[in-house]
Amino acid sequence: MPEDRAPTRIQKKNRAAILEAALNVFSTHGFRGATVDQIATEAGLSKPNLLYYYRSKDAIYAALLERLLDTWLDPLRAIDPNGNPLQELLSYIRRKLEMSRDYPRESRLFANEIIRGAPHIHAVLSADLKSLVDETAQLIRRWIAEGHIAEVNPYHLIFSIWSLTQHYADFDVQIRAVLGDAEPDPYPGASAYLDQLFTRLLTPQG
Amino acid sequence: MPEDRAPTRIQKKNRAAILEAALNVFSTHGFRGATVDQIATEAGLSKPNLLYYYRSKDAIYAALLERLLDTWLDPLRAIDPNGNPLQELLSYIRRKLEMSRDYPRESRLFANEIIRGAPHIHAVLSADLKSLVDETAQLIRRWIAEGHIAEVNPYHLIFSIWSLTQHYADFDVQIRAVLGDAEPDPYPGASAYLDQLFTRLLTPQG
DNA sequence: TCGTGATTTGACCATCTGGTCAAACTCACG
DNA sequence: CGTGAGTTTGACCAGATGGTCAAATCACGA
Repeated sequence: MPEDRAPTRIQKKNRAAILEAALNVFSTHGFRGATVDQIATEAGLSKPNLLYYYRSKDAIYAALLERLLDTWLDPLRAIDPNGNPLQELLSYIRRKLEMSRDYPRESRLFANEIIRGAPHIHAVLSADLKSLVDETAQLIRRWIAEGHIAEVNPYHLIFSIWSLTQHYADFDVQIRAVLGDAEPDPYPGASAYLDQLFTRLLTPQG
Repeated sequence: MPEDRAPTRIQKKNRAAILEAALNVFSTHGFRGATVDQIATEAGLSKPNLLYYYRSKDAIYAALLERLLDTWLDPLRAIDPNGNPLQELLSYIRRKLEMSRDYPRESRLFANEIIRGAPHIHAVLSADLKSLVDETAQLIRRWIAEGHIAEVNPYHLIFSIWSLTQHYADFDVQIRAVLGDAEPDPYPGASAYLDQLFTRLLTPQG
């Protein structure tokens, strides 16, 4: 398949179908647990046909990760340095929680990759992600210095936001098992709780 | 191998070596990504020899999970209903964070299992874990009613403790990548941050 | 309608993997 | 030191899996 020409209609359709199927399969079985056959079947293609569009299983996985990384970090970039600090952070938290609710497969895919030591995206974490977080940490430091929010470690603040929001996607099964049938949707409670938690943490002390 | 007799010296030694090796391999590669050969080699045995002690790959995994579940939940059981509420909860958080630091492989093993939908321990979650959490939630409700701690959703409080502490084990690579070489040990900062976070959240409002 | 490049597929291959088995070896104990 | 239970292993198997390839089929612009 020519890589240099503009993609044909069929190429667009099939590549999209493959990535969608791959997201399903990789996020539930992990890289190793996923099979090319399974992805091909789910995408409505034969295995050799799938391998016509992506050279190898690795290539599918890499393409998928790359395409999702930006989307995943968009909410962090959307924080407005000139907005109301507490509101900006609370909005960020809400957006991240909504992403856990609406895109749990993406969350689990990343969780999987990172638990395994981030073999495919370690470089991106140490470079792009680090500098993005460094910038945000600087912004938070400024907000603290200006007295808009309470004094907290900005890095651990960011880690805690990631942790608490993604937990609802990654550990969904456990959460539902513990809450039982009486509370089938954990997200309203989660949203209220996280609002309360971060408001109390970040509101400057009297 | 006779299962009914008391285990011999060799059986004890080899079973222990197998579970230790299995913890290593399963926690870094997941169930599917781990191979029996790899576990056997790491345990210093041949593959058929390993399968003499555990019938199958599944059996190793099941034995490992079972042996670890209790240990993993011990800190929750250790909360003293008659202690100082805030201190009991902060101690629980510290213990959980220490477990992430000292037993990251166990944490990742569970994370892996649950991300995949907890196929092997779903029943335990819905039964034993649920009732243990229900009890603790009752205790927290009592503490709130008595005015010892602020009003929070007890279930989401517990989820947040699990999330925040286990995050440091499961996402270790990401955390170290973001913090960079300047701060090689995330745990002191994490400990201080979590203390601050939960103290502010749980201290009753004036 | 034709020709060419894009797409699809059946057949195939090498390797890996979980698991089996009979035979060989080792250990503890009488 | 002999014996039987406990332990170890090399050889092997069947199925799964990632990937290849030549040939067949399809789509579309001239």
